[in-house]
Amino acid sequence: MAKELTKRSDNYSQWYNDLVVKAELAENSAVRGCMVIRPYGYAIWEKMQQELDRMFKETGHSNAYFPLFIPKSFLSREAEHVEGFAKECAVVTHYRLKNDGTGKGVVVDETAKLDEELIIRPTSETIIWNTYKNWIQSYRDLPILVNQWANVVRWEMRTRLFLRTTEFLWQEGHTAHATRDEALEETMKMLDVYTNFSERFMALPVYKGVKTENEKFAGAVDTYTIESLMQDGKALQGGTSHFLGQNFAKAFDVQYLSRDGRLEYVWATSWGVSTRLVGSLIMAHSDDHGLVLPPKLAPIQVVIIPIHKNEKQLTEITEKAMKIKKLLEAKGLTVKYDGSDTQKPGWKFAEYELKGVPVRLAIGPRDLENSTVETSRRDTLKKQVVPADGIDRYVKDLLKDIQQNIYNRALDFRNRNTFRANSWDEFRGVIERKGGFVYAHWDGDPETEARIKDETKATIRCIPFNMDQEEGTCIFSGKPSKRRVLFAVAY
RNA sequence: CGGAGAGUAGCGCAGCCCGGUAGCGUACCACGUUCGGGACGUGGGGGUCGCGGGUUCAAAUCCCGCCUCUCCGACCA
Repeated sequence: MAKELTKRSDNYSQWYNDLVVKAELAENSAVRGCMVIRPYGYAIWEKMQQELDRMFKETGHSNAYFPLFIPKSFLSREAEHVEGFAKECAVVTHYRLKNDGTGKGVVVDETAKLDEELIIRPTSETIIWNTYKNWIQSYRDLPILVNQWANVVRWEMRTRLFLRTTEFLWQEGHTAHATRDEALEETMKMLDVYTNFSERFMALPVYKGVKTENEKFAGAVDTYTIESLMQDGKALQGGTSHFLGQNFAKAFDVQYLSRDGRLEYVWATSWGVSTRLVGSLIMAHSDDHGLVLPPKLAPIQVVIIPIHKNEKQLTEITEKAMKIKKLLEAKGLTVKYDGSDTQKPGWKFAEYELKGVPVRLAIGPRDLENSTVETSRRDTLKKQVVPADGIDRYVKDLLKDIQQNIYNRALDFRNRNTFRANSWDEFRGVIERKGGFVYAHWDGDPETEARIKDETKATIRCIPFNMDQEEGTCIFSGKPSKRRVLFAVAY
């Protein structure tokens, strides 16, 4: 019993913290609020990056890189933008240290003060639009479809591994277009990319919609979002896509000469997902035994464990296992053979379950005799002994089934925890007792939204797409409402 | 950033109130027996007691300051 996990039912957030550390995904560092992402956790992020990057390229985007530092004055060019981010910016004021005089340490050299302070990017709109100004003269220069993989810093008061850290990794797409429609189309296209990624790769169903004025990105005209549900009934924003209108073009004076010779401001979008996705992946699927990873994002998809009594058996089993490993790899699978003699099979079983490896194969003397393999699937923990012949096909199908099964499980959970409330009492009751998503009428007033948040902690996650128009009355104010919006307590 | 708790071997903890040569479990190393769900025996190594200062003959223990983590608030992806 080397690694005891807190049970989800005992303390969900302790379970999450334990799991992140014990599965060796990440740990806290010496710097407050900043995490060390360990190789196994980073491997998951790399898998996410790989798929997303492919999807971005397929939709015509290219990667580029902009500076970590942003001149302080840039931030204040767009009024809402500075308002939203000013409170959480790290600022570089000096560029040199000197000996502190005692010989034991260093202090800031006050003579090396920057003329203009630099902020560490909380997001890159400003530095990018300052650059785009130089890239864009005519409609022939448009569109610009750029993405960057980067780290950003937001000085958060309270942090949690992956979910909210002071520094985090993300991608930010920044596009420039000649027309409003084209920019809007881009905004929606990227929201669809995120939706596909979440549902097909993370096995995590989402609700899509537009953010309210209170919740939208600082500087955007509209923010679109995908929202998913964690096992504790709290919602999590998995990705956002912003229609920026001409806000940044105007702030940085980016105009282009149109086909008919007129100067027009450029239309913009930006969109991003972060390492927070790793946190949502953990919270959505995992159980009291450890991680449950969707096969498509698992760094190791299949682990093979030998069971032997002596050297001779191990040699025979290893030979057999390596053949199977090669077969599986030929099918494009990532396979690890753990023939190390330092741990017992039972220990290995528990360890790879903790790490969420989707499929485990065990091969022992009995299997050699009968030409079989014992298979175990992580999502249900069900074991089955199958013929070694055709194991590659079997495992391939099994992985597919696991991917589908954990999606179905998450979808079922999400659906069972999505409610409709028609009165304030009903709304409060659901939010406080059950959690989950609640569809309810809202009068459209930001003040009402704030009051609801004060009293229940629930926020409007989004105004969902494809909701039928439905006359009703606001659950809080009783004023008329034309449609329901989606509420939840969120991460 | 406010309130509460915590920091002692890789990990989990005791010792602190009442100052006197740092301990337990686990992990680690060696050997042997084991190996189909976190093995057992014997022997062994490992510590600036979060950091800095103070009190004292003597500080893990008492006092002051700081740092980090967890939980609750305010803020946020």
